[in-house]
Amino acid sequence: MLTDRQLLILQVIIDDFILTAQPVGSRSISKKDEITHSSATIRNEMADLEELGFLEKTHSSSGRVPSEKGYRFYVDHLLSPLRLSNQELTTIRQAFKDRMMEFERVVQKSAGILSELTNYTSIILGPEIFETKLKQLQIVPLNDQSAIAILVTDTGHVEHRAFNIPVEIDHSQLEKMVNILNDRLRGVPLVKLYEKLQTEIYDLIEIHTDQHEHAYSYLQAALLDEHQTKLYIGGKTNILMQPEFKDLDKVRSLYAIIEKENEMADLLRSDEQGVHVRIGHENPFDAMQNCSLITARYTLGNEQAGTIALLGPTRMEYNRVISLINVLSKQMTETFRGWY
Amino acid sequence: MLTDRQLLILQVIIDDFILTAQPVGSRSISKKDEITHSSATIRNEMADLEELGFLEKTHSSSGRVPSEKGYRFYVDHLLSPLRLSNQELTTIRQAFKDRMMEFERVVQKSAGILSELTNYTSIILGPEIFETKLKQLQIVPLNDQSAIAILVTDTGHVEHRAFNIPVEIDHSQLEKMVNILNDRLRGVPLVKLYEKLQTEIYDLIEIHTDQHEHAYSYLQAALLDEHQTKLYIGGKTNILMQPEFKDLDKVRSLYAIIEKENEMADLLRSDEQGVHVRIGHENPFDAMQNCSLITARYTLGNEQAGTIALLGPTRMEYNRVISLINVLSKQMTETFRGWY
DNA sequence: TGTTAGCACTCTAATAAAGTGAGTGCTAAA
DNA sequence: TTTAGCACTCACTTTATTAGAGTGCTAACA
Repeated sequence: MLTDRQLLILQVIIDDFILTAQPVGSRSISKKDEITHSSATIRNEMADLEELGFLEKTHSSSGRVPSEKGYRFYVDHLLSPLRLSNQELTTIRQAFKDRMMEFERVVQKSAGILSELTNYTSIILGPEIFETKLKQLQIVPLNDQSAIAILVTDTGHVEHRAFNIPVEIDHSQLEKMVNILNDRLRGVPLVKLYEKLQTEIYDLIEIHTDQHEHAYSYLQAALLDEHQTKLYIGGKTNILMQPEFKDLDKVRSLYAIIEKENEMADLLRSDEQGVHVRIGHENPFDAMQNCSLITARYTLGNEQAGTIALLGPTRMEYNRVISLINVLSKQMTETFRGWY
Repeated sequence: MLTDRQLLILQVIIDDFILTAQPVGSRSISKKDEITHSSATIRNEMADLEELGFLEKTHSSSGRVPSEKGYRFYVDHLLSPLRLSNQELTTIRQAFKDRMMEFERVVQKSAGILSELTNYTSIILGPEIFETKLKQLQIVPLNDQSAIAILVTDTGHVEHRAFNIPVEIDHSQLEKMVNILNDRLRGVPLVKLYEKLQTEIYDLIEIHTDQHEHAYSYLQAALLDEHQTKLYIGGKTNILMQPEFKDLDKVRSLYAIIEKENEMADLLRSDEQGVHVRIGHENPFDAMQNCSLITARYTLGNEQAGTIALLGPTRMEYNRVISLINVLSKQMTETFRGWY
């Protein structure tokens, strides 16, 4: 167990390093107001903290740098909840004030705010689209050959896809089919759409239109979009401003990861309620081992949920960032609650 | 006027520099197969070419580097049309083979291909949306308080916006209004929508619904999206791979420009038909003075057009890039022609 | 027994000095 | 007109030197 003095020193060292990105020496610590002891005493304590694995040296005569274990301890035990500044709060309030009604906008804006306020990169995972249910299907003919299928879900999400109209099918038949589909598919989760189409709808179409084979295959093509859960990214270039990423290779490999939407989505999906912090090697990807990832879930009033995350160097302003992400995820949840 | 030998030497020097990014010395040129003269002769010619402003030195005893004037001359007079490799052609063909029907997809994919094949950053300006005409307006009620307005244009572009339904208006009234709007607004260019709403529609609504004031203001909010012309960017991080951008400050300032959508859009909008090359200071922005921008217009069958562009260092593979962008813009035009 | 002053020691980072090599310009001869 | 030859330039690399920040250890002190 650490003594109070050790706790204090560890905290001051990590705070300092987070601010300056420079290894922290005993003398600079001893000069701080909250520290009353001499540099020699600090040196002794630092040696102990290093032995315990909370601090590291970059070389034998350098100052100390927090280890991952140090950060972990800092996050778990040394973080005093921070009141956000007025400026930060108003930025958030302001953004949510003008009643945005689209989910996408809210999320995009949130990602923007988050990266702007923190100078890190924000990543927001949209809610699992495939769980949303079909509200309405519309087909808008553009001309004789093509039409647009528009799909509205109960969350107000809109997907659309253009497709060719087979020449054998005229407008009245198309309309008939759309009516059938709306009758039968309303309320069906998107993920079940295909299945339902296979089992129930085929027969119905067969009865009502003569060109059923043809119509069916075109319908399939029109409806079977990927329904992929979307990733919203803000401040991707903020990574470049962090001194730990002055090496371009690191930047590149980190970008490579971020761009792998599926893997990022899986990573973000995994967490439970509340704010979570993944430090360095706690992240699964090699390129993220100098990074920390802060995540929080938000919900959409119904059972659906998404994740809001912030990616930065392990030397991260945990205090502020955690408060921010906490406030923002709650604000998002709050905003969405009214909708559904 | 330049002699044939000077032309040859200039070409060889620029070709070499584009390949290696290193200042080119007289000896390395004299060793090339196509050059039969000694390094001393080359040196004399190089001195002349420098005096004429086509070449520069980085310092008094360095090899030569093309000046902007040199690149300009190279692009205007020394470029032999290049046959694209089979690999490049198949990449493009492949991408356009699976019949994508949405404009957005085609453009997004094109941006991807272009940046992938060139390792530069591709920027595609969508067609001027506000010139497209309204095809159909739909309103899908989500629940008692909210609905989604969906707007389909004649080009198959879909925009949607959620809005609150005023409590005073019930579904049948809403439906009536939508019918009126569709009758009156079909075929109206998006840019005129607002105007038309002001002048013609207001009276109509007044006649048909009792809650016209209320309904009207909500309609306005629902319909008046920004209709902004979109910018599609591919391979933004490719900039990092160019040796001329190992200085992060340059990268940052370039990113800053690219992210200013409006200014980029204006820049891309300006060009006429055909492939255009802007070298270094021919670009308006400070951050782009080490860059060249290659642009070409594509059209949508009707009168509408957009721009496809490629941004890289002035030391650019002009030959290949120009061919590529040429082929791709034609392919896009070709693809769209069938649609409208 | 905990704290601290003092000192030798270590290692980085900055600066200076010396050497290397690619490249140039000029001259004179072919 | 071309080219061989040579002196010269300048960036880049290597090596040395120094300054400074920091450590660990010891011995004295409260």
